[in-house]
Amino acid sequence: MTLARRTGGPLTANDWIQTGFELLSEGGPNALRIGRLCERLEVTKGSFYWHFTDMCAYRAALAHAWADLYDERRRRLEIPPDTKGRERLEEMVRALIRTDHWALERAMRIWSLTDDSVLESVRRRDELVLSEVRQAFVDCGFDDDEATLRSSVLFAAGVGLLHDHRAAQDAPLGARVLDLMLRQ
Amino acid sequence: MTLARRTGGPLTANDWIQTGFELLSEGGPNALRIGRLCERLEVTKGSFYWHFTDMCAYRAALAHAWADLYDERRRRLEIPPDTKGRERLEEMVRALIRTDHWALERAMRIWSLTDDSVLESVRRRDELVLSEVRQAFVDCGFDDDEATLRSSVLFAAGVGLLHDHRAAQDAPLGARVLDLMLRQ
DNA sequence: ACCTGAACACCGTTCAAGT
DNA sequence: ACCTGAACACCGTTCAAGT
Repeated sequence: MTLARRTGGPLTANDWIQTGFELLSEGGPNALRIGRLCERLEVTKGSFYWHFTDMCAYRAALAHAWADLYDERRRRLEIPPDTKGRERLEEMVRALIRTDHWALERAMRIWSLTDDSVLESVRRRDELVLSEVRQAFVDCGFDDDEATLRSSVLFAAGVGLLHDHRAAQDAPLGARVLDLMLRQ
Repeated sequence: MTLARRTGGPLTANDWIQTGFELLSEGGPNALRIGRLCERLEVTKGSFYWHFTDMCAYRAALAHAWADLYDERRRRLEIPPDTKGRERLEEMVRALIRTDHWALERAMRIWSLTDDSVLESVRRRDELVLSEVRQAFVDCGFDDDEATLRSSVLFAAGVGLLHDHRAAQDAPLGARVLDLMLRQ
């Protein structure tokens, strides 16, 4: 899953995916139109239908690529695996707030609310993240039941705040929310 | 803002609004199409454009009517004004979870994420609710700063959980979340 | 005042034909 | 293998014409 752009020559499915991410980040789910993709890639609509059977299949491919992108990013430059407990949670909150991820994250999440094939990918990833958050609470000394509750609330609050333009990029608020959730 | 359906005769703007709420509740924002409205009301598209200048104006009318609907419902059958503090918060959480409100609430909120004129109505209402929630925390004995933080987290968690089909109708979870947010 | 019916632009989709 | 170009259905929008 590279971010390289094409330089003339025939298109690959990945070119369509990357351009889809651009449109989603810039204008949200409603900006993802076949016509606009074709404009950017300088081909006609028939090309799209050679690479993908229809919009539905393209959506599924985008959702899948997005999950891969997330995994790769996570492996490459994010939280070292030996970071535990509170420090790990702090890193996760910071990662969520980072500007370059935020627009695509938000677009995919909004999109998942009206598209079941996207929802599936988002949900699968959410379950992984949620279990990680839960484990971090356990590492902080909370029992299983309490860790489940607190991780659910922290995660839900994160999703809720992500949708609010004003609060979503507010790092001090993020720190205070986490602080509240960690009080004994 | 009545819920009465039309019985033959000419349509009113309110007929279009009520039918719009039906479509939104049943199928979310993408189900709100002029063609489907016309099918249900047994008229042609021209009728729509006599009552509303365009889809954008209709959206704004729907958003406004929804805010009115919320206020009216609240006055009629919801939380008595002398209910304070914890009990008031419990009632608010219960009200959010109630099934008949949930579908429309969810659809409007999803819609607001991709439509600015809907966002404006949702946001105005959210600010009222949030300040109420905040006041309830103050009534529970939290200082101003702490009440602001806790009300923000509770509200954001509510929004986050609303989007999750599995968690949104889970009353025991709602009670436990509130309980966590009220701990000293 | 309230609505019909026909027209147009836009977008997703198909497909035969090109290289 | 990869793409063009023309066609069609669907939907938002306009508007002259009807009652």
